[in-house]
Amino acid sequence: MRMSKMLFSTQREVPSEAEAQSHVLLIKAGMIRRLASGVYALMPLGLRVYKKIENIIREEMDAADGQELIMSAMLPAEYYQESGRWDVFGSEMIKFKDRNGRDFCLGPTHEEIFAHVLRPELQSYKSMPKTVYQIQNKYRDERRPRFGMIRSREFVMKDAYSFDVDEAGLDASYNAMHDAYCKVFDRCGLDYVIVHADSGAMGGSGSQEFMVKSDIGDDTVASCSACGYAANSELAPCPKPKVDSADAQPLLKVHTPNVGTIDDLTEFFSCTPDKFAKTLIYLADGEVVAVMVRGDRDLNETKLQNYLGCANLELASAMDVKDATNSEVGFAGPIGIKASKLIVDHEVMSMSNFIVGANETDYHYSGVNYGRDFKSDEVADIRLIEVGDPCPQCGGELELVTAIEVGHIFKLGTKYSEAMGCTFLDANAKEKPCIMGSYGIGLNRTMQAIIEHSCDEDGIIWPDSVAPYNAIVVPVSSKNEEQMELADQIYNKLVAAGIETLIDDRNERPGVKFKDADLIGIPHRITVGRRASEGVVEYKPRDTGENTDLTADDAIAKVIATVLR
RNA sequence: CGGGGUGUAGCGCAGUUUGGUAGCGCACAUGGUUUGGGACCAUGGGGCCGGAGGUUCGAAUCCUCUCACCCCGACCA
Repeated sequence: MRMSKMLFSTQREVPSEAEAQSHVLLIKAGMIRRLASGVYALMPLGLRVYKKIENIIREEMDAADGQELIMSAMLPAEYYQESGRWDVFGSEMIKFKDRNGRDFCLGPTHEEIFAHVLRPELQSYKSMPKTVYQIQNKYRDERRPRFGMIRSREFVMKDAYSFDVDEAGLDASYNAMHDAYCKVFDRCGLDYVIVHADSGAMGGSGSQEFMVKSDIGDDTVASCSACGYAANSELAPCPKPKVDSADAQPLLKVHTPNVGTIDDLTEFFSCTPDKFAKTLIYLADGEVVAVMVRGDRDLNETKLQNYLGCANLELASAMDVKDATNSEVGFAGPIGIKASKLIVDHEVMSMSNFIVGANETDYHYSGVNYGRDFKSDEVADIRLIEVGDPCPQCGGELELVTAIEVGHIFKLGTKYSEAMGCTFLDANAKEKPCIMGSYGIGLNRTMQAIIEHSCDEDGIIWPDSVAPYNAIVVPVSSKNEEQMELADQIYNKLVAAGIETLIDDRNERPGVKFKDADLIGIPHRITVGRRASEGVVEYKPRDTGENTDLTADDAIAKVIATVLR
């Protein structure tokens, strides 16, 4: 491509809309444009990168016997109503009516639709296993879109679905996808970790996420360098602590006027927050439940939700808290609480002589002991893992880092096939639901995640596998005929060899050309300058930046050898 | 959804306190001088100052209401 003819423009100033480095670079390089919050246009250069990623995914999915098809993004409500997710997604789903008043949505994920469409295709066990996939736009009206394409409201997802006759089949399909994902992300040049994940609202029995460590990630990964354990922090189990065997003190009701928060309490009792147990009031599918964790811990809502098996979990309103505790907010405790359930984190059982709210405004109990002063049948691991907690696998030291989820694979089981009536007849002519798996990769997010780990102060450093063009030929002066002629020759030879190549034939100063080439991240640069008359050019790879003088033919050979490696 | 902030040319910003002809830099156009890491000079085009109401002789500026966007948190297959 001749750059004089290309639609592209780079920006010198940092756009105010962007905060994250990868987002800033995408905008400065002119690869994306924002149309609305969380809605982006891909400009020609950006689209080329996106297409590279798409093709890598397509190749690996096909290699794993996946078959591509495409569903509509506009979908009638009934399928999601059948599975119940029309309501579960709530306002995150973009809903609208057609001219006849029939409900539609823009698909946020397609388990229901695939189960529905595949139903007539999978009537016999002989027709399985099958894995199908699509690469298609998804729509989620996120409350807070963030960091450009890391969390956007419209994005492209490769979503695959497997259908098997039994668990062993599912395991095989799942493992095939797992391996294919590794190949995809390896080829994209991503440094990723695979972690145990929550299967959450998707239902199902097992799940792993492909994570790219980054400050702008929304997830936290707990990992252990000693044994290689890695899990999403929302899933990582917390250790069952040893029982504190201090002598039991008497239960004491203490007047604590206006002392409602943990900070207030530590000051009032002049002790550390681990001497308290806090009681939180939640609404689980509308039912009031009380939850206890140690004062310095955070509740893990994912664990709690999984424990309760509820669809909706939210902190109760101040009014509900007052109802449950007969007091102002800040004095909730286990003794005499009005809740349908009291769920106690297993760490609380091991504490002794601790402090809790008294369910009476301006009063707390001290000297509280589990078993003597209150009891619950529901003791579980429901707190968030923290730095300092031991590795659940080997007891070693855990590290917590934020990460971007670029891929997620699920063993779904029969949740959606049952809901959608996606059944088959087995060898005994018995009707059974298909066993499903679902597998997603966020393409735009992957594209941006690559930049997070591959850029410098000058711009993006694309790996060859996804670069919009692999090589750029830069004649230092476009008015110098000798330079232009040699540059043209090199360009033509590279193109003939199948290398996607740019030639910067713009009438710009060399500084501008170099800056642009670096910013848009072309992996290989050949500069035609001073020594053009001798047939000597410079070869400079974007990643190391090492400049080498070579003859034109050697430079061409070098680029071809590296790119087609 | 809570907290904080911002809307003025394609991009980045000043001007708003104290109402009085809408500015600067980048980008863009033309001419000239330049040409190995974002050149310089000159000239020029481009604005419903986010929108709607109001106050006023007069509003980017003051008041009311809205909308949009960003950041932190909460939430999220």
